[in-house]
Amino acid sequence: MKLNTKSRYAVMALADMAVFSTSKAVSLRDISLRQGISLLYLEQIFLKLKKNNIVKSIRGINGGYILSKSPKDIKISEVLLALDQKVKTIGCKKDSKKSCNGKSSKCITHNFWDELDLHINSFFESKKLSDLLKNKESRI
Amino acid sequence: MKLNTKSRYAVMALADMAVFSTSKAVSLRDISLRQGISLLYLEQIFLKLKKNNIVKSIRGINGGYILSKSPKDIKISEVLLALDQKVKTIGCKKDSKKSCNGKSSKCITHNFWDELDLHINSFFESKKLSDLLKNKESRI
DNA sequence: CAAAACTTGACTATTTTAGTCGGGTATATA
DNA sequence: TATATACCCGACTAAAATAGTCAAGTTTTG
Repeated sequence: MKLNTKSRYAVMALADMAVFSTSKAVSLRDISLRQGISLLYLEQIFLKLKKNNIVKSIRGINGGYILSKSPKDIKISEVLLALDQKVKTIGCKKDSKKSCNGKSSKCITHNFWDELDLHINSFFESKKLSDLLKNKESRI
Repeated sequence: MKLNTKSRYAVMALADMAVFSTSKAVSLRDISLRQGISLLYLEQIFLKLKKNNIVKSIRGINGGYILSKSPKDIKISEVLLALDQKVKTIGCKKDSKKSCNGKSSKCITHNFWDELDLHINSFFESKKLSDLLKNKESRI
């Protein structure tokens, strides 16, 4: 059970911005160097973050990105959603006829997987970008 | 973020056994038909369940599998472990030198991912096979 | 002995992932 | 106003993981 790198890098990059950006834009080049993430890959990621209004871009020389909101108002669940990273631990859809291995009735374990998804989503829903920055002595 | 089908089928199959098996062995053929899972695939899965002492096999005609323990003593975490399905949401290892994108220092978000893994694992740890069977009116 | 059912390792097609590539466009500053 | 810097965006691809299948057994009961 893994998270893809796009989602992970997105969170890393945003955390980086929250730490290093004061008021001026942060260039992807800087993030790339600090976090060891490919610049070209970051571009792909930030395109989605921008579309979902998590960051704003400033073009031209001295340009870069800034956070659209305060870190304490950015939920991790938002970020994952922007990256199309859905938590859907199993395939069969709740409301589809064609589900649960082709049977119309819910498979015996169906509710369990729904519960699992809920459990994970609630975690992402509860965490804000600002929570990641209290790095030392992280209070759980 | 997905669970692989092997883990899912394993849980489904065990739940099936818990429901349909009284005392006699359940053949994979029966599980295959009831749950719509390929017989050949089930064989692969049960090999691992057997190695990890979650089920016992009975060979020969009228053979099959029985649960090694009572459903209320089988934790879902055990089942996933048997299938090598580790919850490791990101790649970088806690104690490795080569981690967090090649930097020796922990990446800024490292603690967060650890927390996430813990959160998911505790769910699997807390759930028993028997919990899946109280299907209607599932109490969370 | 024959059939049912478990045993095991190897193989493979498909899908997903994790990026790269190429060719843009906008803008601040010299 | 030239140009370097940095964002913009779709298309492409190599490698890995997934989801199985296949072949060739062994064991046990009727």
